[in-house]
Amino acid sequence: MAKAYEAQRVEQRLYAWWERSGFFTPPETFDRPPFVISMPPPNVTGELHMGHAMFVAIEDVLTRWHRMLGDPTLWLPGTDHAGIATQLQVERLLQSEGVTRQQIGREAFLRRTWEWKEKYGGEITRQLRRLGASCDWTRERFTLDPMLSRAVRAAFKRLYDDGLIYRGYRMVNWSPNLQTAVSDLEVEYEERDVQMYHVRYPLADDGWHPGAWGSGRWASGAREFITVATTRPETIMGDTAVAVNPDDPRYRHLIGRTVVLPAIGRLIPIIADEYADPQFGTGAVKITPAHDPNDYLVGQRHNLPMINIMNPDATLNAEAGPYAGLDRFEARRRLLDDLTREGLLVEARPHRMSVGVSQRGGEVVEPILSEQWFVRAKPLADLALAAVREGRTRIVPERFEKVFFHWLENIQDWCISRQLWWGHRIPVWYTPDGQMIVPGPDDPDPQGEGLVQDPDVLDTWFSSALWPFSTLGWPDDTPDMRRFYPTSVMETGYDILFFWVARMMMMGCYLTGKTPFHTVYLHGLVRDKDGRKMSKTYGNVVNPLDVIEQHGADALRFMLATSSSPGQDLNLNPERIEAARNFANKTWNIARFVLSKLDARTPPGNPQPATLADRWILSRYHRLVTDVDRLMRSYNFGEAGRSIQEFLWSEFADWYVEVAKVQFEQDALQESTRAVLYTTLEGALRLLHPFMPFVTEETWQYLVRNYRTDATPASIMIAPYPQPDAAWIDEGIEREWALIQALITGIRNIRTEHKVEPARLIAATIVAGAQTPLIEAQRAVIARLARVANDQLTIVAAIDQRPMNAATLVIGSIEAYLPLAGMIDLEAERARLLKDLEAALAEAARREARLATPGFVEKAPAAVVQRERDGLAAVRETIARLQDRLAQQGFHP
RNA sequence: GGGCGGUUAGCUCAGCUGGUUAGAGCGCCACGUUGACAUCGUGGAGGUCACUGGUUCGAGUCCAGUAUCGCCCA
Repeated sequence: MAKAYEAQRVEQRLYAWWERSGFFTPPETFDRPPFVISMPPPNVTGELHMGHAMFVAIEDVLTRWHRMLGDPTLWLPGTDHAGIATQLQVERLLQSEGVTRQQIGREAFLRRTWEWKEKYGGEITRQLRRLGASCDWTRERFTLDPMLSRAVRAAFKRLYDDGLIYRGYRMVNWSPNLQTAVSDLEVEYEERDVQMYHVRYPLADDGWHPGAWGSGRWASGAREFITVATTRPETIMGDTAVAVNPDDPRYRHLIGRTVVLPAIGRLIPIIADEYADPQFGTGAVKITPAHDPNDYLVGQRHNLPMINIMNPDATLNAEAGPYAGLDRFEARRRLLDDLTREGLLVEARPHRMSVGVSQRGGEVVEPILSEQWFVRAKPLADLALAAVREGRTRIVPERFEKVFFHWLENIQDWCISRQLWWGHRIPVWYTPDGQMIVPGPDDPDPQGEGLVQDPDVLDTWFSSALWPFSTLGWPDDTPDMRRFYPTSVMETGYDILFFWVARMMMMGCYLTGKTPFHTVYLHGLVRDKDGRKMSKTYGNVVNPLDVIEQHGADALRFMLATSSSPGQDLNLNPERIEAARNFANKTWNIARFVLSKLDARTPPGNPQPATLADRWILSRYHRLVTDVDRLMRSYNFGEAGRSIQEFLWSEFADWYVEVAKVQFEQDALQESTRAVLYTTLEGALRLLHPFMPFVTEETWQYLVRNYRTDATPASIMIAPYPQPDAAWIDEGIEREWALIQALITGIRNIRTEHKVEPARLIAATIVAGAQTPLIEAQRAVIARLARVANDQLTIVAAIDQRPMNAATLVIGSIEAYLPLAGMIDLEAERARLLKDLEAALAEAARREARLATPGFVEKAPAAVVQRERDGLAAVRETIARLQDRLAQQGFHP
């Protein structure tokens, strides 16, 4: 074995072997409930980022843990076609060739996109393998696979027939860059400083007719005006009313009058509607029903015409009169110039407002009226709500349930059509007379004179919403559906709770009649060191593959799994990756030591503990198993991982391994020591395996190599996970060992304080009273670990005359004297004893105060009170002995 | 405007059902190449647990409020 763990030489070899051996695939038949996770499918042409590493770290912990628990375990992987993202990539490629998708046409474009997918589609799954993901690649799925496409058709058909999918001319968010509708969720809101313009609209009047627009005399002669406030003057061309509040005395007399729309000259009414807020702007608001969601509602209430003034690319259309053909922002500038010239622009004042921008492109989205397909969300949302309310699905951490409820309770219909080419084409055909034909999943595509299929595709999240069951063969009653559905845990980031989790719940509950998973576990987002979101624009992206190359996948995974708590964001700190790497190396070296002490004859059976240290480490190990079991079951993976690290490093390596070196010097202890080292390490490796699969597998293979029987599993990943066994936990033993540790640490401390060279052996006298047999039994251990010369270590129950010129250590009723011949600095020793005394006195005071607090003795649990009393007795003992010693040496506080 | 989360050592974070002296890693100080490991060891320094009030025998932990940073929703 190499002196240091070299992840690069281990990981890919082991992974290939695991995969080849079929360890990732669940058994064909089983008779206990399986454990199933649907992997959140990454974008098929995407590349690995920390979000992926995060979900792999946690899902693989769950998966490997359950597999080792003996559960039939399926972690089903796959990729998503990611409509917009993938289409954009291919469009960029075409752009470099100097053509557009429109030029090459739909068929050719799709062909190119499939080629792109074939070329780059394997990359992300190769990268997931580098992380060690133990998912079942034999069941890998892609959202555009025939099987999943069939599920999409089946779902669409079912929802359409049930009246839950409809086509409508409604207000949607339009992305001018992408030239497609997007859902409400795909719009983000940004606070921006904009201008609020006050514009005068002249009232129609028999004695006045507008002049030529732009002449500067358009409004000359107009006698009355109403001033509206707007941040979007270019939409004036789509106005079909001006609204005022019915209770606003300033405008009450104008209700029912007519105004002449600037630029266009259209006559539009002044209407009364509560929507107009007297406090906001001028109190009069222009109504553009085709370009604002609120105005749309006003328009519906008042039966106003809805005039669309915009083309799909956000240039203005013929309805915009003089501004037709201009880009929306250019049109705004020109119009403002013209309004100024006509004397209609009263003022422009700065205004802060939130602007909707496209999640993908970042450009300002346009609310427009458009013919789109929608899912009627309310009935589906009610099912998902009920599932969580009734506890059929539990969300971890629980606080996200509130967020989930709030969103679903206020849900709006979901726009599912996208004006894209890459995706599931909407399975609807139109007849020449406008009838719609929606074929079932197994029906052939409708053929016939004049039949045309809807040109749009479905929102990618529509197919993702079916993922937990479409991947298992739904709508058919397949063996996988029967065995693995519903799934167990949906593990993903809280950022897609609405996008994905809620929609899977909605679709799953409706289409399969079952909640698709019993638990939703949401992890936090990985941010950079300073808590900023990782993004290419900031240049703060850390590539997981670079981390793996440098420190190994185990280090990355362990860091991700243990650096945070559920649902909490994680600021990625390179030092923590190194720390995890160091832990992998520590584990490796512990194994190296243990291996060097084993021989082929040592039976790995139940250890027969022969010493206090043996019993102690076994007790601690079983306590760890108990803790890890509890923590894992409550989804506290981070705490579980940290506990295992703490055990291996601070207890097993720092103490037991050092004691073992002493025990090996006694022939009688060799066999038991070997057995304890072996069983404890082997068990700890199994505990750690879900977190650090590679280093544990590699060391475990070395460890079991000489002891294999027919019953030995081929791999640690299919070995049983350690189970709690309270019989091994012994508090008395742990207390006794803690005393030995305190003694050793105390002596080491005195050595350092008195600047004794580490190599030098010293003498010591330990006065141990009733503890003499315990201490005597640990003579060799104390001598070695505290670096006391064995033949100069005196252990007695009592002593007539305490050594002078010796440093003193007091632990409860035990005293230790270190006659550091000639090295004792009396003043330093006095200071040290006084410091110890001070601390002991403070502790005694604290405990006395607590015991004296009214009600404490009566109300606190007996065990707590007893602990206080025992602690007080011990510290009083320490105080007495320290005072004795100080007096004896002529020191007086 | 509504909701949620964070605020604990110089830094990054744990602290599960309230119960000894609040922990880890990194960093810092001192010493150290003893046959597992310098990706290490030994010892040490370092915290009014944001603030105010409350509940309780007992609060970092529960409750209310305040401040501040961040996120989600409208």
